[in-house]
Parts: sequence; structure tokens; C-alpha cells
Amino acid sequence: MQLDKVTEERPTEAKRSYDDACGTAHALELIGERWSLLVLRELMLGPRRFSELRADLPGISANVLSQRLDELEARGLARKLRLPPPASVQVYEATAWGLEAEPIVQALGRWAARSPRHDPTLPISGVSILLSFRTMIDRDQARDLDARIGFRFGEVGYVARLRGGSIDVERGDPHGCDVVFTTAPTMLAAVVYGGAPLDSIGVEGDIALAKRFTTLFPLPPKVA
Amino acid sequence: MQLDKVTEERPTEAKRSYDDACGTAHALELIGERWSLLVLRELMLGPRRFSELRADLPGISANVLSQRLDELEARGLARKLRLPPPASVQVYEATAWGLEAEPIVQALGRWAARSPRHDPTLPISGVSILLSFRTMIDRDQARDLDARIGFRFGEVGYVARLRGGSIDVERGDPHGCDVVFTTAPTMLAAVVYGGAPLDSIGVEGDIALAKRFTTLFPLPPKVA
DNA sequence: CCGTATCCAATAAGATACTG
DNA sequence: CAGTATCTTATTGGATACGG
Repeated sequence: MQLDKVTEERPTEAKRSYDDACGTAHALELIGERWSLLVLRELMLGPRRFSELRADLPGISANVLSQRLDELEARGLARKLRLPPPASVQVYEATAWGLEAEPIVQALGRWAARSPRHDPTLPISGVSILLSFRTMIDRDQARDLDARIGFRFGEVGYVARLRGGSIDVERGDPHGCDVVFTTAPTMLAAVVYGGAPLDSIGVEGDIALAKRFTTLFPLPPKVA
Repeated sequence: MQLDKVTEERPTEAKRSYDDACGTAHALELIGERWSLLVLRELMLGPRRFSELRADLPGISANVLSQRLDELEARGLARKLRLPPPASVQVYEATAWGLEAEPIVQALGRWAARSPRHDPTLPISGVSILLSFRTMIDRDQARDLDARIGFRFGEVGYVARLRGGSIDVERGDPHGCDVVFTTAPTMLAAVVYGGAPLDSIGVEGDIALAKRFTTLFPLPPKVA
């Protein structure tokens, strides 16, 4: 009698709900699935292609990434778009509301930085480390700096504008910045957060500024 | 040849890792499983018993709650303790670091409040609504208030101290507060966030203050 | 090459019954 | 009450095959 395995199509998105009016619970229904928030994080500094996302989210499988992107789109946090010719490639872009999730990413990152079992030697994506700079910057120490810091992570470049104690980042050609770091993101993390020597990565431009920049991101004390 | 289904015991907690140095990813390894953060949320205003947690997390099953509590404990976010006699009951309490996750809960809640598909009529726990007050208070409108607001949610009481535009909450007997609300949390939410009339819930004390209190928590505009 | 779709094995979550 | 034990269902991940 257990025949007719009815395939039980959920009409729309009934899903597993927390059945809780609490905003936190609702947020978890929007971005609480495994990988969701990390996919959204990767969109925080501009549109990305499927293969870039896959490369920067080590361990995600193609079908899960595909599903997460569909969900983000259905929930209004991202959209799929095709760049105009001659590029004509498909990219995924965060919506304005999706970008507003950055404080969530920051709160999580700031909190977890105190974890005794955090392993900072694992690989890190370019977007992650740049967002971590926005999170961890010591505003008092940075307040009097006004500079443009460039990053070349393989093919992609970013320009960070440091001013008034905070940092804005966008994708772009770092040519002409006051300092340009050329490195894999994980090496840059080793320098900024792990105390590795500055000359283990590529630096052009104002070396004194580069040195100062790498000291602007103090880690909080560990819990245990 | 695929015999020997070795039962592959993971020695300790190898688990599914994101393999990512990003603090956000690590945070998700600590509190990213389903229910984890909501369990921690329920501990934010003081120790709770297993059955209270189960009652305030509608839909969680005993085995999952049990597992989540064990994980929170193993990760240093909560601890299990036995109250001294004559109570002698077992309760779960957040650690100091666990309590530091409140900004995460707030960032999620504030962000999700803009969601077009948020349903504020669902049930809500006492802890949730009190935390939402801490999140959503309009500091400018509240700055000149100094008052003690009491809440009776069934058996349990809370006292909120409103001062300097922010709110502190602790468990305790609301007797003697300037206002005391006696209601189910979900009804209180209907009044504060849903515009239901104040007289749909129990109010004792300074009624004008009560009215003013219920207007201190404006919701942000919806996204769509 | 850029994704999608499908299949399968491994885990996690949910429901329910049961024990000290 | 405070969980365990057991069973069922759902989700995830990995491999691979397919369509544009």
C-alpha cells in the first residue's frame, strides 16, 4: 500500500518554517540554509559569475550553488542578469536589500573572531578579506588616513578608499592607487592577521603606507 | 567489494566544515545549524529549562533540542547547570561569549523586518519580543524616558529598564514597575507592531506611559 | 566553457515512543 | 520532567551526464 510515491510537489514554497514571528527566525528562513549567506557575501562587492562563486566557495557543489542562487533570487536578495554584448555572460548580482545584509555578515565575523577554534590559515576569498577589513578596522587608528589602496587578486582588481576611519571597496583597476597589493587573498590574510612579513606578498607604491595599513585591523581577544 | 560498511566513527567533531578562514563562515560552523541561534536567543535573558525551551521553540523536536544544547555547550556558548536545592532543577545558561551573540540576533532581526513576506501574526516568545524591543527602539524618541516597565508572560516576569534611549531587560518580579503588561507575548506584539488597541492586553499602572511605550518601536519600510 | 539536471550515498532533521 | 532510542523523511554533497 505504500505505492504511489506521490512525489508530493510542494505547490510553491511551503518549506520548513520556524513558525515564529521573531524577525531573527524569519531571517533564518531567508538566509539560514547552508551556504546561503556565504553566497550572498560573495556578491557583496559586485556581480559574479557562477564559476567564480564556485571557485571561491570551496566545497560547494554545483547543484547546491545553483539551488541557493535560485532561492536568493526568489526571495529578492539577488538577481540573475546577462551582461550586454560583447561580454554576454550571465552574472548574479545582489539586490539593494541583499546588500543590506552586510551588517549581519559583519556581526557574525566580529563575534566569531573571538572563537578559540577559529583557524585563520584556511583559504579565504578576496571578497571575504576585503569585507573583513570593513568589519575589523580600528576607526580611531585609521581616522586620519586618506588613501586609495589597490588589490590584485589574480585577474580581479579592487580599490579600497580609506577615509574618515572607514573603508569603501569596489571592483576596479587598482592602477594609480597609493599602494597596490598583488597577492592571493590568503597570503594577505597571513600578513594582516597572522603577522607574516610584508615582503611575503607583492607591494607597489608607498611602502610605509602599506605597513601602516596592515596594522589597522586588530583582532579581539580570544574567549578561551 | 563495497562490503565492510565500516560505520566510520568520526573521532571527535570533524563535521562538515566550510574550509574557509572567513570569520562569517566560522560563525556559521558554530551557530549555523538549524535552530542553533534560536536556542541561544532563548537563553539571552537568563537560564531556561529544557521544557521551557521546547515550549518557546514551536516545532523543535526533543532530540534536536537536545543535540543543539549539547553542541552549544561543546562550543562554549552555553552550559548546563543544576540549580541549588531546594529547586534542584537543571537549566541551561548562556556563557558570556554566548551573550555576545546578541548583535547577531539584532542584525538579523533588523534586516528581516524589511522582508515583504514576514508574517507578524505568528506566535512569538517572551524573550523574542523583549529582545526585539532592544533592537527596534527609536533612541531619539525614547531618550528622555526613564521608567521601569514590567511584563508578566504567564508564570514568568521581566523588568525592563528604559533609560537614555535604550532598554535593559532582566527576569524578575514586575511588581512596583511604573507600568506592568500582563499578556501573552503574541498579543503584546499585535499591539506594538500590529496596531492592535492597548486595551486588548492587560495593563496596570501609568496608562499614558504604557501608550507611549508601545509607540517607541517603529518598523522600517518594507522592501517590496 | 557555462551552467543544469539527474542519480546516489551520506547526514541532518522530524515524529513518536519510551525510560529513569 | 528531561531527555534517549528508533524510525522516517528531507537535505546535502559528489559524480557525472546533458544542453546551449
